[in-house]
Amino acid sequence: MKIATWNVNSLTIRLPQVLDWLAANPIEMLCLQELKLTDDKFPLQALEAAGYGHCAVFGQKTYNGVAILSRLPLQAIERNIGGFEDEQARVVAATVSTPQGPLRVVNGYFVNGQAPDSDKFAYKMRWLDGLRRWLAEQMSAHGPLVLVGDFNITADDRDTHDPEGLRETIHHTTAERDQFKALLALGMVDAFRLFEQPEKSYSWWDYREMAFRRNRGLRIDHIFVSQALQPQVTSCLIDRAPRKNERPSDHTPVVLDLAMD
DNA sequence: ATGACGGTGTGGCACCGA
Repeated sequence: MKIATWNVNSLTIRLPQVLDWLAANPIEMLCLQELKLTDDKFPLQALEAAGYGHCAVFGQKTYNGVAILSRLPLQAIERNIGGFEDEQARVVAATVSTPQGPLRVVNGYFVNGQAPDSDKFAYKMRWLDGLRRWLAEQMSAHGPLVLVGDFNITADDRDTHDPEGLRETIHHTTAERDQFKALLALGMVDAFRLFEQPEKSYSWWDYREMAFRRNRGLRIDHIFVSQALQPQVTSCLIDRAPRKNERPSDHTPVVLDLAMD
């Protein structure tokens, strides 16, 4: 079973690229962030025609918005973090049936945080606290779980093109990295780091200053899996190809392969 | 130091992202 995460930075603009990518990569589930559209504008027909007739959508106007696109039926869909009041559409979760039992998938567009001394950073920390408390409940209620999304956090110096110059700036602060570790401490592993990966592997590059061509990027899109699932993880790869498209998203997909048969 | 690029909105630029 393949599950991917991709921040598309407007599904309206990126739909043709999403359809092209799914045609080339006919995975079971694709988790999207930054839809930047309301639910009534979600392109369900086109995705159904592509084989993704089961969609859990949580959009909003202008900003944020997340969705799980699936070939398999989705159950127990939840929107946002239970018990955490939030006006922004940032989380959608659903369960799929596998031959080995139910699999819970949580898709998040984590708060950016702007700058470490800002109100938005304080919101990021509150949001992460809420996410962690709720995920603990999700894991005990649903069993094996995959957490994917745009975390807006680099885990360590390997995840950034400039570890010295960007030290303690947004996406690189100790506070954010402690939150990253606290999520793992719930009983999950960073699937990407289960494998030897190319040096300077990133999932996001700024649109400006030819950052992609110069590979000045960050790895901020992640896939965590419950420890119980670790033996079934057969690969976890970043697919840089869509970043080379015309009018690309600034993020590129990360793909998990789980042996679930 | 700043802005650089790209998306959205009801716009003639501001706001936001990372």
